[in-house]
Amino acid sequence: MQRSRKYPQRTIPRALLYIRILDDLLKRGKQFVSSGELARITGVRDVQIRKDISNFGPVGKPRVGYQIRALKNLLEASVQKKAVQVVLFGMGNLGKAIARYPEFHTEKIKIAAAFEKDPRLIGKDLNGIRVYSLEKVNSVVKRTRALIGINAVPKEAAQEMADVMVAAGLRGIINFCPTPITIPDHVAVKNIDLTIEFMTLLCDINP
Amino acid sequence: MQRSRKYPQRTIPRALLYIRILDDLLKRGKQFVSSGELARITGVRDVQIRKDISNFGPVGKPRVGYQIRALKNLLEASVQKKAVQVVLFGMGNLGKAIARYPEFHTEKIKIAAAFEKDPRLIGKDLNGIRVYSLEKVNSVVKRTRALIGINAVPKEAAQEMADVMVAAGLRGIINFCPTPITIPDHVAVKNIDLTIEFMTLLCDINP
DNA sequence: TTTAATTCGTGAAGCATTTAACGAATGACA
DNA sequence: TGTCATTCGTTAAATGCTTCACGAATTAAA
Repeated sequence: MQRSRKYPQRTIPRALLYIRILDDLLKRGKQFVSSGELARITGVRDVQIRKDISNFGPVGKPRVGYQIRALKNLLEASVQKKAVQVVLFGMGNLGKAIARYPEFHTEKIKIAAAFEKDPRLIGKDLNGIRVYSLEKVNSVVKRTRALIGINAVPKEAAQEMADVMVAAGLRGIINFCPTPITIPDHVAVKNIDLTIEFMTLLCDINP
Repeated sequence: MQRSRKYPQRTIPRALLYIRILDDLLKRGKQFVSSGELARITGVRDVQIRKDISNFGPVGKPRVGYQIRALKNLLEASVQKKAVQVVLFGMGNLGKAIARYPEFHTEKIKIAAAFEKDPRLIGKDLNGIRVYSLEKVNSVVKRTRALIGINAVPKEAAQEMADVMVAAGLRGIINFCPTPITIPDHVAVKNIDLTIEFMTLLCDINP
């Protein structure tokens, strides 16, 4: 999926990180923060932070830093889209853990439903998430207006599920299966491949 | 953590992906594969694949492609380090799912032990992984020669656990907590931040 | 009021990665 | 055997990202 980009690709996840930190600082009653302070917290260089922020608009004050509330609003407006409904495919160990993950039950991200082959799980409720049979995908996706699917099925079924998701009209897939999936260009994928993350980290350690 | 790099940073995860695909093709009895074919499977451009592979040595044959076994051996020798022992911190939902994840019980990656605060879990065995109290970290890490720790505790305890891991001599941390952790320079971190992955995907969809 | 110190914002320079362009090698086939 | 199509490998160009360098704005304090 090619995106017509407004901002450099890599500033987006950083901006999302900044938002989270700013939120935290706000909750602790802080009003202003400098790029240097953010750098200490996030591990991102201060210049990088200033450059990132400058993509979104001038909001800092020399000698004072950024007003936290204003900066947070600016970043959210630029990068944090409105609430998104998500559907989960696969209710094995990983699926269950995802279903219980508190960050996926917020106002911004909400798991609206789950799908599973195993008939023993169908009809159950896990953490408020109803489990449906795969025949219901189209209707449930339509009803919930879900945009994103999480692929948490065993890797043998990865491509099959991806095809189902595409057919149901989902626009993005988070793929936890350690297998590349092929999908049409108008659907975005993000692969989260834990084995590869592991081995990459190992390469960093053991040069 | 600064690495003295042998290969471009981004070719490493791709090489790990190629290894997996090659393995799969081998199992299906294939002997040769071209960069074009790998491109179709992985979604990486064929030129990129040839360039990546050329980092490791000349191994392809014009008009034929790569001998799968030879290529796999070459990549593994370059990028796939020997087996690594891992320890898991936190046996909540996420920790349990990780403990049960089959890819973490292979010859290459093995979860050697887990640590948990909740006394009700201590002493239990989950999928062959023994759960210890936090006091045992140093001795267990030493005994198992673990190099990497997985941080799967609630985010409030993230920094505390990271400190424990560093003190125990671990050299790398996979951090699932949605919180930046600060650690000394000689320890490598990889953050896996599902919320940020989600919102980033959403930005890709909704440009 | 002036000076000094701090911090933002930005154009330019520096790196890293990807893509393009193309020669060279190889095997298939007439 | 010679020709042709295919595929690798590599140098060069293009792109994208990060870091540097520095001016401008602002506050604190002399």
